[in-house]
Amino acid sequence: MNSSEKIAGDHALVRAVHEAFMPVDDETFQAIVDHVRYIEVAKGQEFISQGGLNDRLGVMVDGLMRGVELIDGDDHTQMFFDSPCFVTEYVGFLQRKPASFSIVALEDCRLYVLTYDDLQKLYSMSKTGERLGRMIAEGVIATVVEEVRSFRFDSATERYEKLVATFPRLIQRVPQYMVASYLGVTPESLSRIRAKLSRS
Amino acid sequence: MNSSEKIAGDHALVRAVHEAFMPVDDETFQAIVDHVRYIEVAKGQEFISQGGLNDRLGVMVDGLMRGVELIDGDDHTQMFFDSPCFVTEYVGFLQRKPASFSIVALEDCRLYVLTYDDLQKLYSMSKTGERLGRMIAEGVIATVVEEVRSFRFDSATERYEKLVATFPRLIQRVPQYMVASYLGVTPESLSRIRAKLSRS
DNA sequence: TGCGAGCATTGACCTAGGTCAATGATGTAG
DNA sequence: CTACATCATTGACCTAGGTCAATGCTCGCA
Repeated sequence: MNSSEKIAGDHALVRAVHEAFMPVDDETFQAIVDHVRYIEVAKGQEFISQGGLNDRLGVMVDGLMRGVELIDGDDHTQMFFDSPCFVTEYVGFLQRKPASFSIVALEDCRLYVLTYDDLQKLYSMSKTGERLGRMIAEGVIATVVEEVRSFRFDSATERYEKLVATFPRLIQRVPQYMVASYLGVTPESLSRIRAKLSRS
Repeated sequence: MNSSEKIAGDHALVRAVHEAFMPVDDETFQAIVDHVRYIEVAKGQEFISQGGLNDRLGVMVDGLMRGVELIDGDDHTQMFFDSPCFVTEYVGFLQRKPASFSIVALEDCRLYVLTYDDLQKLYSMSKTGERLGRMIAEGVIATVVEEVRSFRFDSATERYEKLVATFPRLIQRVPQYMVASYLGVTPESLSRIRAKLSRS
């Protein structure tokens, strides 16, 4: 199998990487293909386990996951991963520390997995690989910084409206109490927010 | 001047880099020294201007700055930079876009400045340089992710207490209304929070 | 067909924090 | 010393969102 055949065969992966972040050249893509392992995570299964070792970066081509932190018995939704996207608990992954939250499949998921060490190899092998790593980090920073901004200056209603605008498909597929926890409000509040919005 | 003399001469810089993030080897440090430019920013002056080009990364060895976004006339404190630390509006810097907020000196500041292009050169020159870049990004991610967590699940009082615990010197030097805006509450609320805390 | 489990909604009530306006404190220029 | 500007504090009041409890809805399963 030559390079272009292999790339064609992994079309879902290349499309996911393109859509999620950036176009990659054939060479870098080939390097990724050589290192990734394809896995499926069934609905309800964990991809990353809170407190456990955490050295996998996923490129999710299909499915939906939730980052969830368990504190004193109640679960706090930290983020959603809606394909195509990268999936990992970044802080622990980058600092090689135990995961601060679990990542659980909300639907059957298909993804390609790179280990931390594979990623380092990719970095050292190609400029584009290194650039890819930086762009993942930049994407994370941009997203999270905007999230902080929104918490500082927006009401829960505004945060909900922005979430709906940004991820319209997400709302249909995620139980409302998880969305509420993600927005930092109670399920009751979110219910009232939605009632008020649909009235107006 | 040989390498070690130069390093000794720029002791403040190396100390800042060490304290802010990571030990760097002599070679990488020399590469940094070769590229940085020393500047001072007087109290009240802008280091980065909202909406303007934003291609400077500062290593602040002395002083205090505030990231502030102007929206509809009122200013929103996005973050503080308390030396020794790196100073930049990360998102715009990394994506080469106009700065989303200004960075203004709250005290007279002394810092060393790297341009975006210098940083890229550093990355390509040495593994440690590259590692330094990644660690800056990781530090930013860790900080911002924790900030989001705090906004989701902590009360204003808890956020204030954590801020005091993490940056005890900051509170003494920053006008209270800026701290309030950073915490996402009004000056009146912060005043009442402080009153309540000092009572108990 | 009916029963539970798991969510979502609704109501009554409470609390944190926002808003507006008055009053103090502190610092600086004239 | 005075006068003004800039912030911090305090009070009265209001609103968003939290809490607790009851009621509905939906779906899988016996």
